[in-house]
Amino acid sequence: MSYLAFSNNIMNQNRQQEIINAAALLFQEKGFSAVSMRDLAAHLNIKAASLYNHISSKQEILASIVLQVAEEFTTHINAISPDDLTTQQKLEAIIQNHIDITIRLTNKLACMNNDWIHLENENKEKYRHLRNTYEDKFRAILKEGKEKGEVKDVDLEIIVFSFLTTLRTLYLWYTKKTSVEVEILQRDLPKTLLNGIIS
Amino acid sequence: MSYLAFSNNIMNQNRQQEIINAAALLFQEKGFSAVSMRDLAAHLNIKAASLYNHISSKQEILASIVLQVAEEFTTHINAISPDDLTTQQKLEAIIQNHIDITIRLTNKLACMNNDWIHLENENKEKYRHLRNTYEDKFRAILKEGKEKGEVKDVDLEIIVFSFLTTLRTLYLWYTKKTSVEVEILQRDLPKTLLNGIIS
DNA sequence: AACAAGCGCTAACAATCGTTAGTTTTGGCA
DNA sequence: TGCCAAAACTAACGATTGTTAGCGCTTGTT
Repeated sequence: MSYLAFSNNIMNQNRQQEIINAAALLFQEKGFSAVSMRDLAAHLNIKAASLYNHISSKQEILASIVLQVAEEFTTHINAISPDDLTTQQKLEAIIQNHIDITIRLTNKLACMNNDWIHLENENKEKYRHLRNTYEDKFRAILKEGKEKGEVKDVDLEIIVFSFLTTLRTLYLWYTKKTSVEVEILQRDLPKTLLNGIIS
Repeated sequence: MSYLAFSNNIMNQNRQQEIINAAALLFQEKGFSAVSMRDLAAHLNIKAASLYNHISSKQEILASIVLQVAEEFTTHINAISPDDLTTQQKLEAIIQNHIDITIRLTNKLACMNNDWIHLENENKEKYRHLRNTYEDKFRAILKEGKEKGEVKDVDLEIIVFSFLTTLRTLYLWYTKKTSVEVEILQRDLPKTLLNGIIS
């Protein structure tokens, strides 16, 4: 019985993840509000009502997508230890993590960026908190870099904005590219962001 | 009679622009699909049906917003003459234009970025064409800069992506800031994008 | 005073929305 | 084979969607 329950649970989780993955794809294409539960069900070859055997609401699907990605980002940046890396190395690790997540969770990342605004109540609050935590950590790394003289004397908020904007929307670029070109991205994106483009 | 028609036309155009401006604000906040005609009407203190004395459809409102901004960008970049400026000067002019449009047309710019996907048929095609024209011109400027040795040997598409992504989403940053800080943006954003941040 | 146009209104339409209730099908284990 | 639960189905709900038809008030011109 416990084995059965376990097995069923796994099945249910798999189906649930299929639904969430299909939703992420559709949300990326048309945006959360423009995707109906009937759209989503049709892409899974079932009827809308059947979705509710696996998920409890449309809002829950969105929250699960957005919060998963946001948590991955926060977890990664919190794992960067304070002392044993130069600022440049820390920033390179952050860039690399954005590239990784972009490749691994393309649809969900796009969905997080575009549709977090449609989260409700505690879900929205949770997302905002995760994002603020991430930005604060990023800011702290840059601030320390400036104090050590490793980062130029340019307005901190402008660096934060321009870095994070570029990194967060990498998925727009990635969907057009083949895997070969990912290597070019890994090589030249850090250069571009860290050292600029003017000879 | 012709004077009357002219006068009425002006009135109608003003009201139409009020509707479009209110729509741009709401579309920025909640996204095109999540804003109903009743929402929009309520913010203008009229009923939804009354909107149709001034506009012909929700789609027309979106198209008018998106295409206006896209045309402003294309017009500006096409006005940059090919020979009398260095690559750096051309890029600085482009950055400045993005800052200007961000300040002048904040809501409409946000709407263009987020909601162009909901354009239909010829409107979507028109937008895509304007955007491609803009990107091609931008690419050409960078290509010439690389050939002249004014731009570093970094993958062209990565520069295009990282520049345009940052510039297009300036409105996210601008909405938080006061006008005093715009001067800092004008001073430090070109530095950041062109010369990087590592000392 | 009569007219016309602009611009608001109410009422209604067909379609679609997220979701629930209740029923049938399916597939694996006793 | 018979059982049971997972997961599909049909039908329907109340709300909301974009939009149209038609009416009436206001305002300025003839």
